[in-house]
Amino acid sequence: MFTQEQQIIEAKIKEFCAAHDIPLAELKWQPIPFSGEWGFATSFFQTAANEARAGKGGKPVPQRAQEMAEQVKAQIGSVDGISRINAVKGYLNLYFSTSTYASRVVDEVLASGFNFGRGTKKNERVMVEYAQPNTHHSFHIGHARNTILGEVLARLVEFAGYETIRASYPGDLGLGVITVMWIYDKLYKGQEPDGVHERGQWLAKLYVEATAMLEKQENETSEQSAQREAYDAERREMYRKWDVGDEYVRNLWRETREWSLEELREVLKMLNVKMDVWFYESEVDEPSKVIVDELIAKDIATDERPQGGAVIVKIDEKLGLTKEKYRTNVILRKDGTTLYLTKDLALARIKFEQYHVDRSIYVVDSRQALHLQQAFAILKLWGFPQSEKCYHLGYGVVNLPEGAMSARRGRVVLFKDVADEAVKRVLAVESEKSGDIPVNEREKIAYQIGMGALVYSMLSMDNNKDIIFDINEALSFDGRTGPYIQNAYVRANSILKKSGTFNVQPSTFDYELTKHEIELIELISRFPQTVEQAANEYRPLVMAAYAYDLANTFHSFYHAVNVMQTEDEKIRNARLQLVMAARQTIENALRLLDIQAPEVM
RNA sequence: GCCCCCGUAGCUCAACGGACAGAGCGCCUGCCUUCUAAGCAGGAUGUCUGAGUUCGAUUCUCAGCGGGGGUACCA
Repeated sequence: MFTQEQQIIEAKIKEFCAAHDIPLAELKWQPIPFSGEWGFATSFFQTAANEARAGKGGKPVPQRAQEMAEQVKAQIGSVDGISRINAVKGYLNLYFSTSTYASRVVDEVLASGFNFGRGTKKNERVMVEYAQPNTHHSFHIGHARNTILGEVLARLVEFAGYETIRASYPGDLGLGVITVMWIYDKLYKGQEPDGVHERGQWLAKLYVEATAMLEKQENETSEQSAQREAYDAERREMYRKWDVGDEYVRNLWRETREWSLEELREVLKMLNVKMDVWFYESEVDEPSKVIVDELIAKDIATDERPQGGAVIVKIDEKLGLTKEKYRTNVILRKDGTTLYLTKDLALARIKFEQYHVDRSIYVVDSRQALHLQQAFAILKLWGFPQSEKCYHLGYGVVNLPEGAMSARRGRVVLFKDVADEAVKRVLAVESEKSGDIPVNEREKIAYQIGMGALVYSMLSMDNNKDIIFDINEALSFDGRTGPYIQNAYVRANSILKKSGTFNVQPSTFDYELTKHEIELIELISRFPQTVEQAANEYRPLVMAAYAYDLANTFHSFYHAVNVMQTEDEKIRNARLQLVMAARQTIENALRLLDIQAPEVM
């Protein structure tokens, strides 16, 4: 927000250095890192080091840097909007004239409103792929981490100015799917429960049971072995029939698959996610077979089927790498069936050719890092320039205290259960803490707060960290949590409700601002660059951390400065506008984090 | 074997190569007749080890120790 002033100062520094033959290093600006101080700063260490390297000077670098800072300070003199300049410890600190900048920040926020912080429109189309659960299972807390990360990334990228397409890619085929269909058809046909979530979860239970029936047991009798093998033969037969398009099996598949997809759509609605595109694994299976031939024809893939092998891509060799990096990968099994990689290649082509995406972000478990690197490398060999702009946003797994989650064994924590528990816990707190919420609103607000806690707990940690899921931590409402930020919004809202109408003409902050006001305005002014940083670095955490800092600063301000009891009407008016700006910024930050901002709590 | 990620306070996590390494939880002390106490103010502890690069390293490089993951016909 202050590039103009920065440029003026930069020009003066450059002028000074040129005149004194000083080898100026690139100027890097940062906010003054002291609380209650508002302005920007740069240092001269690098420049002093450059000079020393060139054989000039002879003074210790820190000392010389300080000398330069002092000289530059003298050179700059006074600048509009800068109240004072300090040279300290090799740093040049430029302090803002608070009243000038306060108005500028607050007025901009109030003028932009919902759009405050939005980046300029970029001429680039980005697709974010996330929410890739398997059908015939149920949506667990690990899927929730994926979906929340993906959605927030999409919101950030979109708000930063990119045209953004959200894509989901459910896995709707494979042995796991067939296994559920097999047991359903054999033992449970027509017994499915009614509710959307209940039915989805029921399928996951069938999977556990089927797995147990089909898994080799310890010390099993010959009868048991024979039984198990007979079951497995049935399952294999069903898979075969699915493959050849047998009508009965396909219908069974469509019906059960739809139950899972209904549940998934319901969950996405709960998370406020609106997908633009749905890709299904089953839809890229056939196209991916075609690709194999194309890759063989282009001499990217090697066909070892005549020797009884598979179709492979020797990625390192084709890229001319001498050191092992991407290794070699199978893209078609010797039985002619495709793999995950094959389908990913087909999907990438659809993204590039049909959706014309310039950049493709994959939000996928970090265990698949090598896998995706291989896919990107093959896309490069294949000649897609977009392969350079494929990015894997990996994230750590969500484990349980007792170990990894396992759909096979039914050892999972379901998202829906956590969401229900969240509402229950908030309702319990609500009845003691917030008496003024209308009864018919309570459940809705409890949901907003409960989900705020859950979502924030997933975002407040860098994505490469594994999580051991602890429901008490995930649904904590105190301290560095979603509800803490929501509460700041609610409090701002509360002040504004009490104030009634007031003058929202251009603000005037021509009084001595308190430390709390300055800090709050400074933080608000950083929002746009935080959006940019979080989007550029693909890091929801950056926005999550900012939102907490902003809320924290607001809470402190709230306690230290009583807005409604401010006697001077002009000052009160300015403060009310500041509160409006803070509320707007918190609201925008929460929105990017996929957390709702309740009016009361 | 090779590759990737991680190692920071009692616990869970932050920190564009820069000015005193920050939060939350837990523990202790205050603050609700003033805009909502899901809050505020205050209090104690810390960079795995060893070299190197640099004016300056939690951050970059190398080695070691410890943990997790991946390593062509699973997804």
